[in-house]
Amino acid sequence: MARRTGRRPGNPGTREAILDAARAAFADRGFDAASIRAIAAAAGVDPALVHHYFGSKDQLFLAAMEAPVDPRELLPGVLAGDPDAIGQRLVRTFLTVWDSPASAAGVALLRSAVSNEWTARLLREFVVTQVLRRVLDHLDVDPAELPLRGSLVATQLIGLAMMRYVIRLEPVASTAPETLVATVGPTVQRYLTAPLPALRDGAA
Amino acid sequence: MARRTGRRPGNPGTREAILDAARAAFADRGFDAASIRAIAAAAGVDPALVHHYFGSKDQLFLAAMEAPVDPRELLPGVLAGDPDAIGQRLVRTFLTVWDSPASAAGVALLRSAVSNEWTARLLREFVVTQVLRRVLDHLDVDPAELPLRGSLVATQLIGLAMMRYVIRLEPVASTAPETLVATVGPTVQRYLTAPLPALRDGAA
DNA sequence: GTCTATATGCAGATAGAC
DNA sequence: GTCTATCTGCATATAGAC
Repeated sequence: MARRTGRRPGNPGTREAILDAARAAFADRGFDAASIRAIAAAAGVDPALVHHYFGSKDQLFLAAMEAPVDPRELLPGVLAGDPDAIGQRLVRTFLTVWDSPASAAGVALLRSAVSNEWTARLLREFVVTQVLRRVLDHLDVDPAELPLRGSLVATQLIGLAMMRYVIRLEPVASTAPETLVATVGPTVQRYLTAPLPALRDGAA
Repeated sequence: MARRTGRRPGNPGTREAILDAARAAFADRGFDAASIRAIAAAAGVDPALVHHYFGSKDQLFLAAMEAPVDPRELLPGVLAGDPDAIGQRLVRTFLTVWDSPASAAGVALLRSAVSNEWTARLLREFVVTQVLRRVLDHLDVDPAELPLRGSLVATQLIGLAMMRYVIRLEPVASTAPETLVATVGPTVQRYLTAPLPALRDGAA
């Protein structure tokens, strides 16, 4: 009575199978376009089961986004060491995470945030409060400049993620990580710490 | 018998009204989520009329994207002048276009490209063949480096557009254009012309 | 726990009356 | 040119049988 990979007779990994399929579907099509029916089909379960386990599509999305990566574990490695190379270490860590299987959650969040306001809020809050604020707090620059510096870093890193993992523009989609560390690392470093004279009008 | 703004009794600007409503809807919700029915309602016409004029949703999107801005008119101003300030002029021109009403088409294309493969192709082709290639052809750098240089510029500019016009992350969403010219201009300049030693493995 | 059946709604597209 | 009516399909969600 050997059981195959796709199907689940009992209840063993059903929940996990649904979550995996959901992450893949959300990453592939974004929140709105990913359907519970397709997720259920990919997981080899009935669509009604998805509702049974997670209640609604929103809650399924939240569950699928949870615990892919905790910035609090990664950021100490970024912040420690030569302060003039924080940008390169940040880009290297960023690419390591996004080049791993954990990237599905990131791509899903990014894809969804573009067409869906409440997922956009999730993205903003993650980027700002979980990542940027923690990095910026360790810098020795004028606090009034921090919001703009953080925004600029976000434009470069999210742009990199968009082009490399979502739009898949070549050659940046296939470029070796260290090449990107060497090229966009200095950009991030400049946004974080370089003097920004024409700054004061920048606040919202 | 004065006619109000919203409604159209005869056939005068019906087509244009539909196109305006379509641009706004596609910019607001992206290709997939924008519905012909909602576009028709916004334009004050019957949904069947939209099909009558444009045939299909795809063709409507193409018509709405057409002729917002022609890079061939703008790029000479970017390329002329000090070669060390091409990055700043490119960013300035970029922001001028995106801060104008013409940005609706850009936002629509960007929003749509994220969830929809054929609009992503449109975006890639526009960025690469209409903009980047024309800029890169005027640079005096190793031709083998051009694809990666172009990709890097795209990550920064598209990231900027995403954060400023789509995700609307503050403060970059409200920052004065000249502040951004002064801060991200040098980044673009570096990607275009600075020596990139660790480059050769970058080709797809 | 799992699945069938269904309620409800909105999508794109088309035929044909006026 | 414009609109009514309808076809077809897929979505989320729920009730309830087994």
